Amino acid sequence: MVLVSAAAKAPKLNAESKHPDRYNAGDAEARWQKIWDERGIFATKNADPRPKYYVLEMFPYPSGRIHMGHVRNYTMGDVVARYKRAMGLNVLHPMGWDAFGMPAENAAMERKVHPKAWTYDNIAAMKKQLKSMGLSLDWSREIATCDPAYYKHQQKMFLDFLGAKLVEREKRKVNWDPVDQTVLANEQVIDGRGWRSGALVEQREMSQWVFKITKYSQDLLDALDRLDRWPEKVRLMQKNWIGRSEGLLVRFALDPKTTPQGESELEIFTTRPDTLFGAKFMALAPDHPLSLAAAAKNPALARFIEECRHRGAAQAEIDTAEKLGFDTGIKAIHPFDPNWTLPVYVANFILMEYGTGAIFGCPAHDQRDLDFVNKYDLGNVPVVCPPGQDPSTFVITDTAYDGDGRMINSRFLDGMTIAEAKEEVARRLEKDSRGNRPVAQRQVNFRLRDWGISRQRYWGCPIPIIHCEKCGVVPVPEKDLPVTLPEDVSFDRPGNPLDHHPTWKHVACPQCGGKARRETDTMDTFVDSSWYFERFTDPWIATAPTDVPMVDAWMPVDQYIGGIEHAILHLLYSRFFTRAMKATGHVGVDEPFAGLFTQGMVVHETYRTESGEWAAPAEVKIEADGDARRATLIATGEPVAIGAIEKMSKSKRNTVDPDEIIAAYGADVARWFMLSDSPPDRDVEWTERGVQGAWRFSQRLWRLVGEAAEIAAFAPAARPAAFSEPATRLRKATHRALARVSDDIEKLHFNVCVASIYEFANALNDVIGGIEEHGDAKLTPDLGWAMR
RNA sequence: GCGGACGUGGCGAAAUGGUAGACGCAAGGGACUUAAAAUCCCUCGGGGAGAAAUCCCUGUGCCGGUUCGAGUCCGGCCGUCCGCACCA
Repeated sequence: MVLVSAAAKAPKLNAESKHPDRYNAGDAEARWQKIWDERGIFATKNADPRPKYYVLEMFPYPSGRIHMGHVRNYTMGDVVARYKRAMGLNVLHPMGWDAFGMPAENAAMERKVHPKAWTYDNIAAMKKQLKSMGLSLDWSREIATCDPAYYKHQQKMFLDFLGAKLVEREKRKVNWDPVDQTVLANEQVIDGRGWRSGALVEQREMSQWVFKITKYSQDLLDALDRLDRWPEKVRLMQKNWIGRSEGLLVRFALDPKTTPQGESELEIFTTRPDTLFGAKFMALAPDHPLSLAAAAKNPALARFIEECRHRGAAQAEIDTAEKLGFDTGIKAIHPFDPNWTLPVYVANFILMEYGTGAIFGCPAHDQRDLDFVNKYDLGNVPVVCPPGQDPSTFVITDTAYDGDGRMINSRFLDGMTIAEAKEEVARRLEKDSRGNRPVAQRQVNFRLRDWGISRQRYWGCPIPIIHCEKCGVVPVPEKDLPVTLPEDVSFDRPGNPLDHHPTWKHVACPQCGGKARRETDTMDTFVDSSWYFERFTDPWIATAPTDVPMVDAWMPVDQYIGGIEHAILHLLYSRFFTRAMKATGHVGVDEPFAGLFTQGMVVHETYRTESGEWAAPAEVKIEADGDARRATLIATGEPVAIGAIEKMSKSKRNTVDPDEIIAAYGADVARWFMLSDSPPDRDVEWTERGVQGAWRFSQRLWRLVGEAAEIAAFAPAARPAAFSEPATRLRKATHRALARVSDDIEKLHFNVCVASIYEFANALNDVIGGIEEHGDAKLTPDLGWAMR
């Protein structure tokens, strides 16, 4: 297939065009970029009396090439940065590299290049591309997370967090790939198999380092209300992710005749204590201690639990999984009636990680519980009667009722509202006690789990810990930081190269001097990106990136811009990390990002040949065919089907290379088009027609400004007493454009800014056109003055 | 299942509760040109009246409501998209 570059399809311009009436973006942009570079005019000083403004776009992973999403993201940030600078603020607009991660290791395995060499080559290539975009970035503060000068601080913070009990070691169930010998994230498990190796994934208990993000659950939730310059959508997503719910912990006594040795009660968590008189069964998570105790004497139950464990994490399986239970034979005693017993099941849909890993089931008012009792024929009793319904005829069959109403069939609760009943149950059970402890206590539960950061990978920040046979877990002394990655590693066998390294992990224990072993796990790369915005503020970063503490003067980031895909993990981790940094004296603020903006994706049509292969936009020629459009392959003339407009992706080959666009049209045109048309938080469709329209406008504007300058040359030095009619019109248009553009940049409505500038150009064109029509008669000094 | 957002011309879209469709793309017509490209000018939601300037009716997914006035606010449907999801 012949690749036809965008340059070949574009109108003849730039280097090819020496036409005096044309703006040559290639020459002009290169000239200005060189001057900006030489004079270092975007380098920001910390010592500056002007008010600060910190604008930041999410830093890129150095994949090697920038894509249109980067162009859109960094153009938005750049417009804000230039605007705020023009408004007289001291603007910090830095750039760095999220440089650790798996792709570097994959490249090492596939192409025998060292991850470090691969990463730094990519950084060099992408930096060149970003520079060609004409971004007003302070490159003197550039950082790469794989630089020991960067991760040294991260290791220090890890140790400080450890001291503050914000890092702990915990046994956790993880997805283990037995072929690649590594832990996999849930997203890397596809249909129960490792995404690379295809091996059946096992659930393994492993010791992991975890960040105690749950210590801040309530605070992370409460503070969301104060982030008034964040999109509502992101705040909601985080709120749901943290998942707070209020309820009651209730201890059910177990009938000793039916219960294994050593177990006398079962604690459950419920948000519906009001429905306690509708209880029909109890259910345990398969890995609940009571399940395991019961299974010890019951091989069939043990088999059932084993089957539950093999159920994968894959979404499709969870969606379709049948609710299955196994009756343990154990009976639980109702907290309000010693003669009322409930069967205790082990059920595949109960999660050990949430609440206590055990529930009571009230089928009439919970759909899942209802499905369960209908399967096992346990029946149901409605206890909440909807308003206007006769309680004596209210029956539940297939659909649980979870609405409002009054209590029925519930003894002393009858007639109460749900809220009253919840309160009454809590009050009574709190007063009841068994074995010196109340039968129930109120509890707030969160869905949020602690953040496991251990990864069995080479290309990440080493965890600064030494394991000693005698002393146990020993932190690396501060004077020995950074713990740097060894460079002589090999990727020719599965597993973590740090683990296979002949010498690196063997060290003397810092405490006893005896034989010890380094932690060979590295940190999740989300750790690297959870504080990089703080690192940019270091006053000495350009000259001496060493031990100087960072300053708060720049924080928080005033405007952060990036993709919605980071709405939860990156942004939540960063919010946690900043709190942990504050707790350990690294920074003085809680919230890292005062303003957040999430931009939409860049999308493009897809093209498919008759044989079903994807074709790239650069390979396809589009022609008008009446109202329709017809596409053919440039190389062969073969017809191509125009398909859905989708996110630019390598797999569908519907990408457009920023380099080619910039070479063909210039960076300003690419940037202009990226901000035109669609609101910035929505998806924008990249089209050939659209970018050509932007290019035409750049030419038109250049011509208009040139003509206006000629007219302006007629202006006398002193301002005339009154402006003539066209001059007044022009003056109005100018001020209107200034006001609207300023206003809309503040609101980040870049598409409306673009429209305002089109309007201004139209007004300028009208005035100039009017002059040309009437010859020089109207070319008054007034107008010349206005043009100036 | 839970939560949320959105629905305006052929298309992308504008519009502090106050002249709906700014601006751009596409389309059509015209000027320039031997011709084309480029450029410039005009038209462009639907329907109707007029020779024309212009005017009238209608129109923001559907049904109601609040208001002097609703694309915008409220309630209910329909549709599309997104996030979370066995969370007790």
